[in-house]
Amino acid sequence: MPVTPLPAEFFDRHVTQVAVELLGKILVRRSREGVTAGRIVETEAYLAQADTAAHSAVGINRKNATMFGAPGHAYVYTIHARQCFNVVTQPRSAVLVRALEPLQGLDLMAARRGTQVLRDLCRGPARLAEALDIGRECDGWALTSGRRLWMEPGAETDAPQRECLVSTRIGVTSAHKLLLRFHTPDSLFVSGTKTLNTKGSYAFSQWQRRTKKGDFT
DNA sequence: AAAACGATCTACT
DNA sequence: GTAGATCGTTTTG
Repeated sequence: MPVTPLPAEFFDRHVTQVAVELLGKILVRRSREGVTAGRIVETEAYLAQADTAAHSAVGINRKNATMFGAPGHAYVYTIHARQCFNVVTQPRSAVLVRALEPLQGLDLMAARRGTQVLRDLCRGPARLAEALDIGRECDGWALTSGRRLWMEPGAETDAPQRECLVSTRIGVTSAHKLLLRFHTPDSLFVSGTKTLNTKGSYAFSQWQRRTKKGDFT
């Protein structure tokens, strides 16, 4: 099968649009050890404007410089001694990939994670980064070359896709009221509590109607 | 030099 | 549900 990564144009759109459309796409990592891949089931958007939780909000520095660059590049940061993977969309904005449904290279993921529990392999941003061996050295990589790290369209399905759900972001301490977390309904591989993912979430169409123009609360 | 701070995770009630 | 671990980076004295 030829590798057909999502092109740069896919990422060169508003960050919330990309965050939603990434649900169902496949994140693939090819390393010396082998190929690992999973279906994206949870994302968060970090805005270029009016979002104090975005790393770009403090201005450019050595760690966050990738966020100020071209769309379609990996932005990897360290927190609590762990790594988290984002993709840059329009400048100063990025999508944090928070959870995957593991699809390929399960044994390799399990070895890297130190657990056999399928649900624990990629549920949470630092967990999926560890499972796919995405480290700080991946920061700034272009995701469009299809060499070591890229995104692919999801498998075609006959079943009509249910719309995604929207909630507040997890773990952020500022701008915590913004509704910028998106997840696939009923997936076992989404992080967060059951309450947040059901009662605490809105239907996408409802959110879209509320979100007239730049108001993401 | 010490303390505080996270876009987190795990283990344990 | 929540306390504690974790560690690189930034802030404070």
